[in-house]
Amino acid sequence: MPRTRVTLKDVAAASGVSPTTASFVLNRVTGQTIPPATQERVRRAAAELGYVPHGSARALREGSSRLVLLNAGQLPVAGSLRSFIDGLDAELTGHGFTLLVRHGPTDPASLRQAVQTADPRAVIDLAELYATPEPDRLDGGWIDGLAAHTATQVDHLAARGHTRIGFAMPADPRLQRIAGLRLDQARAVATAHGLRPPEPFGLDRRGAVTAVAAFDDRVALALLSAMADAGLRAPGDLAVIGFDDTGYGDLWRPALTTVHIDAAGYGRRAARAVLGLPISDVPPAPSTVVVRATT
Amino acid sequence: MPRTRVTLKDVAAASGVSPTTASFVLNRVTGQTIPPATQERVRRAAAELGYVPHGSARALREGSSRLVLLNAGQLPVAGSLRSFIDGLDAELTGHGFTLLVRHGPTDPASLRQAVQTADPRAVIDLAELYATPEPDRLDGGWIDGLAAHTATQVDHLAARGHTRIGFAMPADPRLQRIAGLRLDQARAVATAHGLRPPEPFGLDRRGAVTAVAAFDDRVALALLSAMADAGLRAPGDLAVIGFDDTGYGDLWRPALTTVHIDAAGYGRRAARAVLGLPISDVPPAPSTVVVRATT
DNA sequence: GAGCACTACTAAATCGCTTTAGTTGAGCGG
DNA sequence: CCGCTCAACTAAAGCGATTTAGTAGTGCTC
Repeated sequence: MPRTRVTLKDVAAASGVSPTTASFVLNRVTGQTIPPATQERVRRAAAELGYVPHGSARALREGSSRLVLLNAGQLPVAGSLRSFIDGLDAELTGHGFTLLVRHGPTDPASLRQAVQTADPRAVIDLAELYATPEPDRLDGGWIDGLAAHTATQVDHLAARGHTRIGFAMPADPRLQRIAGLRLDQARAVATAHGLRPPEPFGLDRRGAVTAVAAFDDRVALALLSAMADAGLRAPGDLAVIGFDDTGYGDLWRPALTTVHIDAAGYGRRAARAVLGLPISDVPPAPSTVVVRATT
Repeated sequence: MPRTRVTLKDVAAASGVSPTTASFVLNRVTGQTIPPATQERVRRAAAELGYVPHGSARALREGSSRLVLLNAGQLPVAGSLRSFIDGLDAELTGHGFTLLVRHGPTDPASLRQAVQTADPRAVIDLAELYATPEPDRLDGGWIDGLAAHTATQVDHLAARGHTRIGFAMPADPRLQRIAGLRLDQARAVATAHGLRPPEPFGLDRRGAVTAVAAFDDRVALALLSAMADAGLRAPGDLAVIGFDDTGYGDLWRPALTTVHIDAAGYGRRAARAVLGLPISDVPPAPSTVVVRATT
């Protein structure tokens, strides 16, 4: 089978109009007067032939494709990144765009190659954002929102009566920048509560604090297992709260208390920002504490 | 800033040749005699102007782009999928192609839209593959390889002296097909060992078996926590082995024994299959048991 | 019955690249 | 010095869409 492409020209020929008219009909171009009968004919032909516009041709003509590229680097797709992606995808799809994600090396040359061959309308660079967090990027307020979620985390500990709080940092060097940001946020929140600002926590420094806020669930879980090895148990010996509910926390015993972030709203906002639409229509959902057994 | 695109024409003009020649040089077209001096001039100009070929234009002309699309549906990117993607990406990059991943709804219409706007050279549909596993798809032998990895898992239990083995299934309905395949494979392996074929395991059916092979680490961890709630401990009361080392298993106590699958080889093979290259050059790595504390 | 507005269309340019089918001129054997 | 080959290039077509700048034709007014 030659498996040949159905083009606009084919649709035009089949419905007895010019490609111009067919294009007008299929794209619902305003300011054109085309009688319903003709429109119907064109649409029918397109459906019957199974016409789908050729993305590359359209992209070439329009100057850029209807793709949006999310650079995720090595980040695992789970927890809030999953919902971020889902929100992004849903909103983009609703506007005729398509989300594609690049997982791979984080060097700039490699990203450039991806951008050059996919020719996307926009690029949301999460990997870069995590490496050097800055506000005002195309992330729908995701990085900015982190402050509120960190507050959710620390507030919970404070409400439980803890006054000396530590912050457990990740080991991965690529996460140091964003972890530093989170630590600063935790400090600001603690200070606002009149508490001593948290220090990076190590099990050896136990005794200095009664509770630990972790960078994420993975770090919290690692802490929990180190505690178990040392014969310590949460929350009696040390309260522990995770961050970014990955779905693994409730498999542990004691089950991990964590902060659930509904990032779908941020994803939608990022999509709207990218498309130049007003962002205020979609308020991001507040984060919530999933109270389990470790606090 | 007008941020205007640098085209081949610009490069040609800057180096005093026609676009044709510039194209020949930059694409290393064979059968053309172009003196080194000219080649040098063109390449220099391209570098200086920061020329990158326009992916859409090239795709339009060549009939398809240099993209390969991996449809991952809702699958979490962790464990072997992570290494599968890394291998795929590395091999494709080496041949001038780019891997992009679609995470999103699994309905066919949605995938079709992505394919139509990205116009990829090939599509590797992992979501479909998991829903209806079949050999001979563009997965580099990934689904076929599962049999060997399942054998690794069951062999370990048999070598430990277990003769009555259960198989823990996932709850997610989307995983039933692939889980059924895994169960069948486990049965074949057990039978080959002269053991009774495993049945789907539930904690209520404890006593019937002394060991459980889990569909994946997540299922294994869920089992471990259910056991802990019931006052049971692995491996004493029941031995448990996971599958597809997610990196969470060693945070549990007792730490989860699991099967580590180096899927990078499968990724590379999938890439080569897609590009029409011989697949035999890259043998997939055998899976290994990560022996921890639950067996 | 000229002028105008409006409907219902269409021809052709254009996006940036690759590639086929050349052209021009030098070198050389006879 | 004719004819040939070969090096060193280039003109132009064409991929499939969108969009600008039209063109016929009809109906209506003044």
